[in-house]
Amino acid sequence: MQHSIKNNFPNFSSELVATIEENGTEQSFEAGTILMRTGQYIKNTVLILKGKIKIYREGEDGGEFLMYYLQPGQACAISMICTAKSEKSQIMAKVVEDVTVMMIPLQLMDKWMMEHRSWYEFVIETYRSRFEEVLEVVDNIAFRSMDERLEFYLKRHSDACGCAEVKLSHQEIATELNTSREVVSRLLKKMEQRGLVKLNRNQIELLK
Amino acid sequence: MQHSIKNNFPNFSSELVATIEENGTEQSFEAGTILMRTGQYIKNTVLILKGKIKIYREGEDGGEFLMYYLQPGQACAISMICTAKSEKSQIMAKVVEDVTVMMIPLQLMDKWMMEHRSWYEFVIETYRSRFEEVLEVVDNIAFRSMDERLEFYLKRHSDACGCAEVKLSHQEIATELNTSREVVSRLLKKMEQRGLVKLNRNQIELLK
DNA sequence: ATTCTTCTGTGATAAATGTTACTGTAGGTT
DNA sequence: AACCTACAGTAACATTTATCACAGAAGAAT
Repeated sequence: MQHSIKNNFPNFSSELVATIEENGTEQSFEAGTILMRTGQYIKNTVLILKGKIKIYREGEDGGEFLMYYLQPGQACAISMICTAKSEKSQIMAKVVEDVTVMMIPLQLMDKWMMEHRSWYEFVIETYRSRFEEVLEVVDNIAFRSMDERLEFYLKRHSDACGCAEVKLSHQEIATELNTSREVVSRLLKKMEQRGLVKLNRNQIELLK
Repeated sequence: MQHSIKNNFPNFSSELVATIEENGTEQSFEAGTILMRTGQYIKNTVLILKGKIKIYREGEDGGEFLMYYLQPGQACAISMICTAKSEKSQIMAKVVEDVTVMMIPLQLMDKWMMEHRSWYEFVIETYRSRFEEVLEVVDNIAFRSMDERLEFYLKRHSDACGCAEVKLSHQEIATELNTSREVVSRLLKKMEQRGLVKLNRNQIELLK
């Protein structure tokens, strides 16, 4: 019940919730699963009920440039956007914490736009917030240097999990920022000297 | 007539065209006009009938980081996205070639989604294509070095205007790529030596 | 305890980009 | 012609980021 549609999407009307439960397919995936690849055609919209999915852009060299995370109560904007033409995905989606999702066939997603006001509003709000998030990413890489980007990255993480400890290795961070591990280590060390963080193995504690 | 809704938006149904002409306000703006600022509230959706609008992200130092251009037959996705909550704009919009636009109050834009299939499809397609464009921008700054970005930038420009000559000063290019003029000059010189371009005052000719 | 693997720290060096400072040139203005 | 201004070229240097090379530390596996 904790991972129901009703709980995670409180703005959905009760008819919409019923329709989703009737037509959607609940599925679970383990951490590490790639749900979507660049160039793949999209057949479903995904509503997240449990877990965490990472949306990123893949570089030629295997970089996994982080765009944003999807968490319970959210949906994949890309899959929604690609609706009409069942276009190719331009991004990668990877499960980072075991997830349970509700899969919705694209035709329905489109159909409901006309039938359910709360669905329409949810979709528009999803577009808006994701677009904004991507704009913020652009801001960061266009105008900020690596040390600022790293600080921002850590803050985002701790905000998302609601705790001050970010459990990631330097290598993972480097991959998501498309830089090298050494650079991350060095910058973190400087941050530690400035009293901003406390470093442990596989864990960074934000101090303010 | 050349700059009518009908001509520029051929997919709109005739009822929709009529509704737009009845409810929208046609307005013209000179090159240089700022149509939208970061932090400003949005009250209208804009359909472009003539001219060119630049959508960019402004840096603290006055950088004008180019996101994309809007041309006849297109609409501002940001304004559409901010509909529901009449949210603040996250970007800047500046007229670069005298434009004529059709202004549509946001309530109507929202209302028509339900009433006109061709409007709905247009809006969704606008979201999709702009999102993609921004993702491509991210790709470029995240994974490519300045020389590649410059080449890409020039190609985009010549594609957009349909001609091989890009009429911009090095300074303007530098501003849009958020780098310095000297860097642009250097890289362009190298490109000229590689036989990719021919440089003239205020004009760069692409050779292939 | 010993071995292995992964993670972290750090110096040395290279490459890319940004900054400063100056020169020359084309075109417009007086 | 003389002057002005915007634009373009380039050298020298600073800074940032990337890469290479290696060493030590933490934890897991045997």
